[in-house]
Amino acid sequence: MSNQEITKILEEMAALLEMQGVAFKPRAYEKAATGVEALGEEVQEIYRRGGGKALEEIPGVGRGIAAHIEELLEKGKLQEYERLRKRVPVHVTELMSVEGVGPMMVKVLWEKLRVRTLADLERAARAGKIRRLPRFGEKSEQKILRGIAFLRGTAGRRTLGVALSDARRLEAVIRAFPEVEDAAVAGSLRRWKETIGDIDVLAASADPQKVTERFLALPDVARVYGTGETQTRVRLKNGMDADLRVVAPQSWGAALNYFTGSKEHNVALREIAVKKGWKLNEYGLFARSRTSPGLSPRRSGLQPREGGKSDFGACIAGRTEGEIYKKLGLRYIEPELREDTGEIEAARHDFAAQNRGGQARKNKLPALIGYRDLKGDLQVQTDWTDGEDSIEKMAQAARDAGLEYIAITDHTKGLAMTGGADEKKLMRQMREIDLLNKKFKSLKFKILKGAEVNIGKNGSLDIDDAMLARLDVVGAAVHSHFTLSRQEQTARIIRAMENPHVDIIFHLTGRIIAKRASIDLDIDAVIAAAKSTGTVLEVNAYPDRLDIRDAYIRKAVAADVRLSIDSDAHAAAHFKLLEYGIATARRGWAEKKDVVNAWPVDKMLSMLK
DNA sequence: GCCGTTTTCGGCCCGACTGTTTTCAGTCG
Repeated sequence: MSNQEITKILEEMAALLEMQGVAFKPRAYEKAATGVEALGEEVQEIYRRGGGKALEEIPGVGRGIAAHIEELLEKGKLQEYERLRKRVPVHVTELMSVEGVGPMMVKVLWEKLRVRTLADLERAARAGKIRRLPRFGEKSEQKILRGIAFLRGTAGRRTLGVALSDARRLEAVIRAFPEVEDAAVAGSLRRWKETIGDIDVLAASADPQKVTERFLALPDVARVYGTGETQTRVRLKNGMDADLRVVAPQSWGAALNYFTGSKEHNVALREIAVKKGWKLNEYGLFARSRTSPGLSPRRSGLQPREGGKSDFGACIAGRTEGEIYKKLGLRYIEPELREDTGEIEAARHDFAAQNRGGQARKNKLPALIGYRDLKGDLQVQTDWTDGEDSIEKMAQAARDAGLEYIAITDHTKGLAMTGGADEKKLMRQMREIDLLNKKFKSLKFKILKGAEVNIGKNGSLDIDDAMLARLDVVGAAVHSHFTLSRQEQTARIIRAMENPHVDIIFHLTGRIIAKRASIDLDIDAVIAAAKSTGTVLEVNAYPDRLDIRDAYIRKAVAADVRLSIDSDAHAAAHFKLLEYGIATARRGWAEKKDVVNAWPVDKMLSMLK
């Protein structure tokens, strides 16, 4: 059973328990689902290695849920889940994917109207049956119909690359509003997550109403889901949803932190605040007043619409994110790390150590590689194969992008469709590179000779060793046989790494986000082989690949395996894609020292085989 | 059901918005 399937069942468990009115358990199951989803490894594998005890190491999974997962893996089903489903035998996930429909609605719809599927829901809504239910009305019914239409249309998350340029444009437009002091893209985009659900933009302004009006008047806005004093949700004409929040400038840092997430990171921060007797929300960090300790504004009956500040004392921090982390006793945590996967513990240790004089420890926050740290690019295609531009033009573009060197890594003959090079063609290309290097010498830019050789079904390469030995940079990659067994794929990759000339494995898992699954690999075995053979693992920056992914990068970094961050450029304009690769490496806790092409060319070359 | 720099028991994040209601439940992020 795959992680995805387990995640779905845990999420359904949460919803089913919620319907029964069970307290706290739903949150526990949701947390466990998030924990499983974020894993860089198959649960099946963890279980095979360490049994039920190892499952408890998964974040959010304790004894109870570990036993459930074990049952799922052993028997393929879960008795407790089947039992709950008998009481409300509906397609929970499907129904809840409709905007505005949650567990309680699903329950009522089942009990009163016998709604089981999306089709049932649509029929009931069209027949006008939903508006007659208690606490439903005509608007709820219309909203459900709109939600279903949306789902049938362009449902699902977009890849990072598709969302980011639109988000940046929107940010610039909003920042230019006269009432706006500052604006920023927040949410999963600011964390550079590989897929994005919607665009979150935050604005600081003393006149939120005016800002909201201007936002709603933008030509990009196709539909308004809802709008209030501080928060507006719309559908854009490009098919994405956007969420604008407007806060006062003194709350900028708190709001930015809150709307950047992740949700799990935020919850953890708030729990730290609570333990210190404070409260953290999107307006700031506040001390609780003595008059109504522990009561939420709503329960205490004090004007709930005043931003929740009414029964709390002075604001301790909020203008910047930095001061909030500091007050909470944490070192500043970069957005890419905010997933509650150990960064908070590390930040606490760092902060404590700083106050003790800063001795070195394990478990500390990484000094992340910076967005300007790359000196070279080790995967570049040209018009010698399937690239658009000449070697010279690519070199010029790389230099313009601030790089000091590139490796030309055109495809080899195994990829006949790209006009892949054989040994002879590679020799010709090497001679041309020699000529061009004379030209570029005065510009302090170097073109390296390389290739993207093809890994065959059994791990063999399509270029002979004598030729590979003459190249500066040899990348090897899988381009076919994507459906071999885990054992075969793993053996194939390891055999390629054992070749003394293979420096880098390009886009290891071969995935195309939202299109093609990764090849089935024993990632730990591959990382161990990379370490023992001195092979570099690429972080392919192409936004549809981001391969290896963040969780694998983190494993590689922990195992002291070197990485390269490459654009896989097929045109001069593609060097700007490197930022996606850097961001993904940062999400994997990579430092400059882990990334070979962040080093000067001579040092980099001396590190390769 | 999970978890631990107050805890192995007793807590568990917080607010905005909507729709249907005269004070709040549900959903969302």
